[in-house]
Formats: sequence, C-alpha cells, structure tokens
Amino acid sequence: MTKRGYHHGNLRQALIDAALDLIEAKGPTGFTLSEAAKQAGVTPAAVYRHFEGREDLIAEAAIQGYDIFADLMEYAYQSGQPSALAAFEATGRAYLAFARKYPGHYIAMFESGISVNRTPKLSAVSARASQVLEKAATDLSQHIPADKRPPAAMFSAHIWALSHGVVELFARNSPGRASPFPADDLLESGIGIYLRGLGLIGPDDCS
Amino acid sequence: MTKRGYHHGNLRQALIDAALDLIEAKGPTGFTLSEAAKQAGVTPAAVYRHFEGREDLIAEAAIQGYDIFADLMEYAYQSGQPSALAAFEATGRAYLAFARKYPGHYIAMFESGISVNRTPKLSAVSARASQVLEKAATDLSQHIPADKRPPAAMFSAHIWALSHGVVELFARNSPGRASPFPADDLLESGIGIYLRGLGLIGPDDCS
DNA sequence: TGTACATCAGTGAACGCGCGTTCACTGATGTAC
DNA sequence: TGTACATCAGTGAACGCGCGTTCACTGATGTAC
Repeated sequence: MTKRGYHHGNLRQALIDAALDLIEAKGPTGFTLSEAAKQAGVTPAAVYRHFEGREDLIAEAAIQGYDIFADLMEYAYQSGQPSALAAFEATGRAYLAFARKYPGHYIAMFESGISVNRTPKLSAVSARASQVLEKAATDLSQHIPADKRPPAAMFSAHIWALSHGVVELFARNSPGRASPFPADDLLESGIGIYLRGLGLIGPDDCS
Repeated sequence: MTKRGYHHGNLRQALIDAALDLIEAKGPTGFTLSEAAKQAGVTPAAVYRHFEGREDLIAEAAIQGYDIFADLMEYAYQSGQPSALAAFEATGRAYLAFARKYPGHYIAMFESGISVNRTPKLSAVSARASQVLEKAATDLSQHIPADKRPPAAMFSAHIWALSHGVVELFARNSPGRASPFPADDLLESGIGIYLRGLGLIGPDDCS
C-alpha cells in the first residue's frame, strides 16, 4: 500500500500475495501466472509491468519469505539471550512457527525449485537466514568441551534437517500421512534429545 | 520383461521406468504423460491400455518405490541383528541409501503429492515401509529404562524426519544450496548424537 | 488556474505450444477347428 | 498343417483447454508552463 492512486494501487504486492495463496493451495508448480493475475483482478499481461515473468514472481515471493524468516529467527534468538541454550531452542521453535504461519512463503523458499543463486538479492537474503541459525549454534557450541565439540555448521545442519523433515512429513497435512504426534511436540522433543546427546542438557531434565 | 512377443514386449514397465526418469529429472509436476509415452517409443494414447491416466502412472511408480524401500530397510534391519542398536543404525543408513539410489522413486513417494490412501495397494505397501522402521525403533527402545522411554513411534518419527530433511536439503543437489558436509556423515553423526541423547550409546564412543 | 503534453499501468486480442484424454481404427498375435 | 476367427495392444487424428508471453493500444494520472 504505497501510493494509492494509480490504476490499481499496489498491484505488485497484490500479485505476490496472490501467488503466495496459490502456491500454498496448489504447490509451486501448480501455481499459474494467469491465475495469480486473475486473483488480483488484472489481465495476465499486466504482470509483466512488475515482473520479468512467472519465475521472477515466485523468486520475489521467496525473497519476502526469507526476509520474514530471518527476522523471526533473529527475534527468537534475541529473546532467548543471554542463555545460549534458550536462544537456540527458541530459534528452533521459530523455524516451525514460520513454516506454520507462512506456508506459501515456506514452499516458495524450499520447494519451488528456484535456485538460491538466481539473483544476488535472493542469495543474500537466504544467507542471512542461515546465518542466524548458525550463530545460535556457534554460541551454543561454546558450552561443549573443545575436544568433543562438533563443528557448529554441522549441528545447525542437523537441526535444520530435523525441522525441515518435521515440517514436510508431519506439519503439513501431507495427504494421507497422519502424524503420530503434534509437530510442535515432535520437534521440541527431538531437539531436546539431540541436545542431551551433545551433553548440553542434563540427563534428567527431560523437557 | 515378461512375455516378449506382443507389440512392445513390456510397455507397462517401460512406461513406469520412463516416468521415474522424468520425475527424477523434472520433478513430479514437470513430469508429463506424453513425454513418458514418447520416451517409451509409443503414442500417448497407448498409455491408457495400462493405466487409468497420469496420476495412476505416478501412483504405480510410488508403489514400486515403497516395495523396494521396505525390502531395503528390512534387509538392513536383519543385517544388524542381533544388536538392536546396529539394526537401527543400519536401517537409518538404508533410508539415505535408498533416496540416493532411487531418486525417482523417492520423489514419486514423498514429493508427488499423491495421497498414500489413493488405493488400498498403495496404502498397504507404504504401511509396510513405516512398520520396518517402527519395529527397529521398538526393539531399540527396550534398552531404555521403562520410566524414561519415549514412545517408539515418536523416535522413529524423529529419525524419519531427520533423514528426510537431510535428503531434501543436503543429499539432493538442491539448486544453489551447497551442503556443508557429505549427507552420509551428516545423517550418521546426527543419529549418533540423537542416540546418545537417549542414553543408548555411551558418552564417549562417538561413532 | 487552465491547458497541452508526457508518462506508463493496465488492456485485449492474438500467438504457438504441449497438455491429458477420447475414439474409431488397424493389424499383429494367439486360438479353435 | 491350414484356415477362419477373436482378441486386444498400439495408432493417429482430433478435441478443448489453459498456459506464458508479445504487442500495439488506451486512457487515467502526473507535470510543465
């Protein structure tokens, strides 16, 4: 809602929003430029005033997603300070919360098949998101004796993979694949067990 | 290669194989019935002699995938006996190996969006696959003191999610998303840390 | 304030394309006598 | 063995459809004087 006055007002964002709706509803490849245009009340050709084409529209949606994602993770990280452990756990929870709250963005980011190196902008904003998680992991790894400390990048990758797996398999209502447990619990308990395995929480405070 | 003699010989399987190739190359939605027919050297209409349509062909590919998958996991499970721990770890490794070796099947099974309840056959064969993993988890959980033992279904879900996440994010050459570590190592070390968190392996035998 | 002009967001028609699916058909294969 | 017939896997043409993209255009908005 920038200018309010031109023909449409803010078609660019309206198109992105429509794309996100459609991506959420039909998957990244079921999404259609023409349908997004229709949903925004506009001719397909109008899209080309704002984007280079179909792919560019998806990429823009992904960029906005990474931005929200990084902000959310950053906020969660801060909110757990000064405890490295609390910060890390909050960051993990924020991952799932993001996937839940912004499924269209999530899909555009991780399932649309667009390369993260498509544009410098996209690559930068996705790097920012990874770095938050990696920072949380690095902080936390300081608490592990140096000789048995795995690389922070490795265990941030573990947590990312676990989170992504939970989202894909159990958080989304994967057709016909019922979750045995609520996704939150699954992720929370999984991270808990993992951190205990790293010796970062005592053997008994089973969260 | 059943009869060898009719017009094509074994068009049905040739179509499934072509579909798997295409799914691997272009994703589940980029896959096209017409192209699969062409790759099998046949008119699109011929497909309808063997399948009800596009979806049915994908479902059949998924069914064959689940069958191979379950066999592979079963074999890995057996190969680790009588050690519950070895069996469990082998099963986890088999997951990744399957995803690596049969990417077309893996995508048809987990990313094609077809419901696992589409047909009784599909639902049965997918249940068989889950059960192998769950059995391995149940065996293993016997070694955890009953009072602090999480449900086996839960930790089989954890391992499944971790494996799936590793596959999706790091094993497939996700466009532009370079893996910081080899996927095998990532999964192996992740499972190791997780199992230590469950108290199933000692704090020092860092596999 | 009023007028002439430039800008440019969105239109509407058209394009070529490949899709999934249908249908009547053909002709090779298998079978009964 | 030879002939007449039934089967049915695959053909080829056709269908209606929605897609992404292009293009010359129009007409509302903003601006210079």
